[in-house]
Amino acid sequence: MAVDPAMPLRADARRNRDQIIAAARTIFVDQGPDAPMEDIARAAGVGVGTLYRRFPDRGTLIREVAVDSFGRALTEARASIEEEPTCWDALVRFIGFSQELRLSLHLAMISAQAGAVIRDDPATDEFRRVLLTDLDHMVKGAQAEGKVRTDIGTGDVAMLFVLLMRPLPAKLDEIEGASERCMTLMLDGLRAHPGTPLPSRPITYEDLLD
Amino acid sequence: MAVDPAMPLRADARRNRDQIIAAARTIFVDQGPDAPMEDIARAAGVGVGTLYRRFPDRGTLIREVAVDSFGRALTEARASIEEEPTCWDALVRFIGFSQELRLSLHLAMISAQAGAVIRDDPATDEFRRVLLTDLDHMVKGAQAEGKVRTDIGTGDVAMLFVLLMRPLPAKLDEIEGASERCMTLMLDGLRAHPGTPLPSRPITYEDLLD
DNA sequence: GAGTATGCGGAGGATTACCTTCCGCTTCTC
DNA sequence: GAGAAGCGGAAGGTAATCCTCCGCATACTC
Repeated sequence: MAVDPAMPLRADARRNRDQIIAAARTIFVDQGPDAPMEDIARAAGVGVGTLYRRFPDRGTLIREVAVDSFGRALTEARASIEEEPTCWDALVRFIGFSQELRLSLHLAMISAQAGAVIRDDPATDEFRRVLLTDLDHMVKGAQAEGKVRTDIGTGDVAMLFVLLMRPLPAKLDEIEGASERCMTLMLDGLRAHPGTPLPSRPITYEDLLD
Repeated sequence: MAVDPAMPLRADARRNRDQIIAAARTIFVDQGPDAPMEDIARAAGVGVGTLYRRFPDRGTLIREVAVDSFGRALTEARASIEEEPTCWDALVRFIGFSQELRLSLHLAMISAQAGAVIRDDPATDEFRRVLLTDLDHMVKGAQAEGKVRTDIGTGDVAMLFVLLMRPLPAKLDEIEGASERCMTLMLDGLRAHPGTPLPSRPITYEDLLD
């Protein structure tokens, strides 16, 4: 009963698979990576049986969601770098994009359970690495442009970034534009010239790797 | 077998009670308000029986932890306002204090489950209100001093504040000073003159009340 | 349009995690 | 040192979740 990826899925199966991934992304972001499988199935408009047929266990689902999310983020990162006139603009666009999607990236980086599943998977681990490289490029470039304070590293940006990913408290979430305001305020913190002296040392790209 | 608050506790019981509250604060912050009671008991160095004797159910424990945390925060807020030369300094001190304690305040404000327990309790609800009033005072004062940008409201500060409360991903948490750097960067975002234009409208003190 | 393989749904047994009680033993207090 | 107050943790009860399984439905093939 192995799932052969070479064999093309029937049209309805394909559709259901996509819906499951999309639903899982949303649910994982809202409820964390051990949300009930039934919730995910319901959100996807399928039965649990369908979910389990395609993703034999939770780990598989998490991995596939991660691959999907990393892929989207990476595409946007590349587009930002290529299409925006400056690294700073690329950084702003990229961070804004992620926010808008409520990207489940943070799952991959934050949650201990999900993190283990993903770290043990060469494909997702490589995705993560490449994504961080692109972010590093944007940050260093923006610093060279004089748009970002030089006493921070890529890790600092990633850290703020990860904080932004997290769902806001329900009450604040209802307020129009709350997360965009957060994002803008944080970006202004990154731009500050001269900023308040920061404690410790810059958190670099390397700090985020194993 | 009602717990009579008027009757003074035996010394060891008193000590255990304090340890339980402290442990619960830590555990709640790390794991959320439905962490297993046994984890809390273990962290406090007592048996579950002891925990239940003092706090008949989870709701009671949450409420008492909330009262404790609000009380601490309020004390520090008052001290900050009185002892610091400016409202800005008070704000910085207050936010720094909360971070240092990994204040479980956010539990009270964020989590739906815990929030319900607390909102239905007049005592904790009043605490929350007073605390927000003090924060409002600091923010408006700092704006009058020209230290904080005027296109934000107290609610915006609380929002950033709440984001800071959340536990950082394990990897970042190991890096010395990570959360202090976050805090400083955010504060610089609040100070930005002139800042990037913000979307929507300022989030006010009133927005945070019911 | 008939036949067949593939896919679907969701009830339900198994399992696990957690809550809470209870009672024999321990520790404080006077 | 006596008795009240407190303690621990085993264990029964409960609820939630996992995952399988199989009769029915749907999409593809000729």
